[in-house]
Amino acid sequence: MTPQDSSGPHSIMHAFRTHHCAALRAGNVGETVRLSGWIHRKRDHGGVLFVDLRDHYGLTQIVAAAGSEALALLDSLRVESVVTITGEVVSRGTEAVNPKLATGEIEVVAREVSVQSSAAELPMPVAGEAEYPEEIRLRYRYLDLRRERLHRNILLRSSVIASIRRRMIEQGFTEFQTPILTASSPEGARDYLVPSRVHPGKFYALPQAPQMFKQLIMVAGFDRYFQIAPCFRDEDARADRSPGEFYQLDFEMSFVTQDDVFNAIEPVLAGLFEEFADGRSVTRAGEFPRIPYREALLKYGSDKPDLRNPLIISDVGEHFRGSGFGLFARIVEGGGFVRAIPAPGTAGHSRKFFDDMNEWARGEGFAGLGYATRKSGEWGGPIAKNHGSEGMDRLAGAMGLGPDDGIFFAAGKEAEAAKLAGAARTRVAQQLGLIDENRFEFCWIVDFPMFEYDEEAKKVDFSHNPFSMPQGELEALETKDPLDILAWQYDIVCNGVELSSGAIRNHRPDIMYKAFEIAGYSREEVDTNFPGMIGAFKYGAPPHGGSAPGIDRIVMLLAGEPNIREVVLFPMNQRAEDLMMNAPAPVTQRQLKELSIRVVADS
RNA sequence: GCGGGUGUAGCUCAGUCGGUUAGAGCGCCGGCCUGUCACGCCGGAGGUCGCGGGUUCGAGCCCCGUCACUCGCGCCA
Repeated sequence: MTPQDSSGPHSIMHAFRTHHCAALRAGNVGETVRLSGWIHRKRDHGGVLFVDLRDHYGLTQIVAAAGSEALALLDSLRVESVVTITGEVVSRGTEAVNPKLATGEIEVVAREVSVQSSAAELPMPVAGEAEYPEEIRLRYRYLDLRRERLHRNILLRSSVIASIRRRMIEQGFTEFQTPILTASSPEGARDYLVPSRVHPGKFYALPQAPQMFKQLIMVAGFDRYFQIAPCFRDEDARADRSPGEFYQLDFEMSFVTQDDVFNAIEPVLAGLFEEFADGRSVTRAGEFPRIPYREALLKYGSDKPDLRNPLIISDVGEHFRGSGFGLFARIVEGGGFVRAIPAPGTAGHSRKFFDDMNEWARGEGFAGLGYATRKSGEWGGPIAKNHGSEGMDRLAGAMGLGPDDGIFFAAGKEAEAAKLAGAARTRVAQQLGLIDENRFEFCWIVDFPMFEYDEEAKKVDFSHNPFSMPQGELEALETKDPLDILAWQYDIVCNGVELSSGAIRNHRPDIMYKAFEIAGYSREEVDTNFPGMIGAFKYGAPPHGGSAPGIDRIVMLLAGEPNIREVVLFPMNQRAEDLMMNAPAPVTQRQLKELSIRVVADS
C-alpha cells in the first residue's frame, strides 16, 4: 500500500498516513503509525475516549487516554471532522476484540492529533443505515456517498465497468468515442438541445444513443465496436430510469446474424453477472431462452418478463363463449380476450386475499380482476358459480392446475387484458412469495413486429426501430401484409428488467426507402432526416447489428437496489434537477445574447 | 399532462373521537463516567404541524386549493 508498510517503525513518516484505516492487524502491534480519516463515531467515557476513524477502506479504533491533549482535542470535534492521528498500535486483549471490524484486534493510542478540517452539524448522519429523504440525500450527496451502502454501490459500479471493458476486449471488441454535440434526431425521445453561438437559431443535440455513429463506424470498415456510452434523453424518470442521462454498453458488429450477436454477448453478460453474483445463480451463456414477442405478451403479459416468476398466463376466452358468465361471454363475442393467471396453492387463502387483488387492479386503473377459488376441487366465487363446475374443470385442466389452485381473470381488449394479466402475474407471485431472489434469469425477446397500426394517426407506422432489418428483407416488404412482417430486433431482459434493445440493422438503402414508404415517409424525407446514414450506405455498407445494455440497470440488479439513484454518483431528482449543483439554472443576459436566444415567459 | 402515497423538532417518527401547555428516539449544547464499539447516565435548547383559505366555541386532525418529494401511467424510435 505505502512504502512504509514493510520498512518498520523507524521509516520516514508520511504527512498524512502510513496505513489506511482497514490495514492494521495484530502483526502491527508496537509500530508507530499515522492514520487520516473522518471521525465516524465517538464514545466518550470521561477518562478514556474512543474514536472510530473512517476512510475509503474501513475503520480503525483510536483511543485517547485520560488527561491527554489528544483526548481534549478529539472531544471538541464533531463527527465527520477530518483528522490525522499519530500513535502506537496496541493489542486490544481478548475481551476487547471487535470481531465485526477487520482491524478489530488492534487499536491506535493517539499521541498526536491534527485537525485537517472540522465538520459543522450535519444535515444527515453518515454513521448508521437509517433512511433519509431523497431531497436531503441529493442535496448533500457527498455526505450520502460517505455512507457504507452507497460507497459500496459506486465501487461495484466501477468494478462492473472495468470487468465489462476487459470482457469486451477479450471478445475482440475495440472501444471508440463518439461525439457528444451532434444532430437532433426526429425519431425517438425528446432531445436535449444545445444552442450554437456561431450559427444563431441552430442547435446541436446531445445523443440519445450513439446509434448513427456506431453504424457509421461499421460502414467505415471497423469491426466489433463498443463504448461505455453516455446517453441523453429528456424523458420523465422512473425507479429504473434516470432522468436526463444514463450509460449504455453500446456495441456493434459487422457481418453478423442475430445468432452471432447473441453468441458474442451472452458470455460477456453471463460472465459479468457470475463474477458479481455473490452466490446468486445466473443463466448460463449459450442458454438464454429466446421468446418471441407475441408469445411473451401472451404467457407473461409483458415484453420484459421476469422468468423467476413461475406463473404462466393462459388465453381462456374460448371457454367463455356462450358461457353462463355473461360478462366474459360478451367480451369474447365482442372480439375481446380473457386471460387466466394461476394462483397455486391458494385453497387456504381468505376471501379478502382475492378481493384485495381486485381492489388493487381497480387502483391501477383497470376495470377489475375476476377470480375463482378452489379447495379440494370445489369451486368458489361468482365466475365459477355462473360458468359451472364442469366448464371450470375443463378450463383448469387446460391450464394444468391442481385441485387447490385458484385462478385470476383479466378481461378486455387484447392490449388491456395482456397488460392487466401481466401486472397480476407479478403481483400474485409477489403475494405468494414465488419469486426466488437468488437468481438472475436472462432471456431474449425476439421477433418484434416491424410495423404496427397507429390508431390515433390511422396509419401504419414503425412499431419500434425504423432502422432494423425486416425479416425477409425487400421481398417481405413488397409481398407481405406490413403488420405480419417481423424485424430482426431483440431485447435482453433480466429478472423483468429490460437491459437493452438491439437489432440487425437495415444496411440497404433500397430496403430502407421501401420500409419508410410503408410507414408513409417519402424518399426526400428520408434523405433530409437521416443524411449521414443513408448517404453512407450508398458507398458499400456491411451487414451489421448490435445492442446496448444499460450499465446503470446492470449495476442496479447486481447491487440488489430497487432504485437507479442508488448506483449513480450524482443523480438528478425526478424532475431532472441537480439539487447539489443547482441545475438547471438561469444564465446571464450576456450569455443569452451571445447565443441569440430570448427567453419568453410562459403563461 | 394524469393518478396513488407522503409532508409534525436538524433527522426518523408517534400524536386516540376535533379539546387545555404537540411528544419520543437519534443528533445538537452543558455536565458526569477508564474499555466502549448503535457506550451509558443527568440536564438543556430546539416547532409557521409544507403553504393558503374554509368549517368550528376550538383544527396537527375535517373540507377546498396549492407546493414539494416519491411511486406509477402517459412518454421512453
